[in-house]
Amino acid sequence: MSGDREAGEADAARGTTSAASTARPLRRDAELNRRRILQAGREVFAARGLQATLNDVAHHAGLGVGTVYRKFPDKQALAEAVFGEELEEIAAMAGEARDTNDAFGALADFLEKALARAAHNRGLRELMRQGTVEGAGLTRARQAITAHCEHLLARARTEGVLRDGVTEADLAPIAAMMDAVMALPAEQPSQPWRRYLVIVLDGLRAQPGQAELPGL
Amino acid sequence: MSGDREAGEADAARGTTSAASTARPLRRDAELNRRRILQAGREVFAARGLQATLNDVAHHAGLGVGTVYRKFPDKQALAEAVFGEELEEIAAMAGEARDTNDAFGALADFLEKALARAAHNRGLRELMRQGTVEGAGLTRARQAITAHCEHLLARARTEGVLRDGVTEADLAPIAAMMDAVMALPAEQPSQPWRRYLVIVLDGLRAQPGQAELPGL
DNA sequence: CCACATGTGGATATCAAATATCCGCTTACC
DNA sequence: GGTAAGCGGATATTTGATATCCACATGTGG
Repeated sequence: MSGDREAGEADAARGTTSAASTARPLRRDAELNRRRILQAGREVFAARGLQATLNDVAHHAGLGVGTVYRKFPDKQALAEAVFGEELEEIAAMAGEARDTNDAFGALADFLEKALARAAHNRGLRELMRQGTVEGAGLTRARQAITAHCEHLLARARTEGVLRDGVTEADLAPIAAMMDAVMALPAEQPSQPWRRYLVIVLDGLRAQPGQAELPGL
Repeated sequence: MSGDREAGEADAARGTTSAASTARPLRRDAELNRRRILQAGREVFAARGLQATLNDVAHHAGLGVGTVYRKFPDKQALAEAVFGEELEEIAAMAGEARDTNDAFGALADFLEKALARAAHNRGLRELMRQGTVEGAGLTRARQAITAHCEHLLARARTEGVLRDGVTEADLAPIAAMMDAVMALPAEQPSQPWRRYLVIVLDGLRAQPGQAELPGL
């Protein structure tokens, strides 16, 4: 938590680049409220998904709607700020996995960790599903994740553990599949997606006499 | 508002096979229109999903909205009639598979055929996803499908090809996963779900030294 | 301590989209 | 030909989210 990072965040949220730094500092209480809103956004979007209203967020933060609309012109902007951070963290996980020994295992671990996070975050899942929310930060983080995964897959292929024809392009569909399981009406507080992740990962392993994969 | 309606007249769920006893026969043109509406419903729901309006259906059938609302009190009722038939047909497929020799193969074939149908029918997919539309016909067909699949799985288990711990309860999640892939923004007119069905089915096969499945 | 720029609350106007009704007119049927 | 049955589709109704506005409160610098 450096002062640098906070300043950067504030700029990004206001949609200004650092070059156009004519921005006056916020009044102290206003800055506090800004942070409250971001936190409330994180919690509300995670719990109720992207269709939560800014009114919901405001109420959750203990503030009026007007205040929220003053800091973030619309839901897009808030979502962008909130999920930008969220995706950066996932990109960091992928980065860590990148240079672990057992590439397939590392990939499996990364997927498990990232999906566990998604499991608790309905908004994040919706974000992945339909690319409605765009923004420079999000795109950058997504690209980083993709790059790290490509690297992992290449290494797994070298190690001979990866089924023929599996590529980075398979990861989004796999995430989508796990998401679908998470969205299923849960009867108990269990985590059935872990079961299906195991099944799918086993299907991605190279096996003797295994059928050719149909094209993407 | 209390019941001044003719009882037989209001028998909206006419798709039900048995009960049409007291109903006066429809005028010839009216009966024709009824059929037109069902057909239009099938096509429109398949193409645009359940959120298509009855206005859409009416227009597609070349009829006025009023006519549609006369035959089916609301969208629920029409959807129930349309998808009742649809599900019966899938149940029939499952029934056929039931007594084929190679049980695992038969199950795989059934899934492939049923999913291929779902792939062309957005409404049907939405119906499976969120159990919003209920009705006697639907429930009955669903139960038939479940029963047939249980039978198939039991036999596959006997034959020793089925991974330990796989049950009928896994099929709905698998369908949900394939649905998720189908819902992905398609870049080409390809059928990527087939690829992932292969992967998942391979993960459901018994293999030496394979990990225990996490519970449902 | 004051003046005033900055920030706040939340009632409410606006917008959008689907649903379902109503009733004057048309058509089948006997 | 008379009458009940059926039809069309403009439109009232409902629902819910979004975003604004401005009287009032509060921090800040002098």
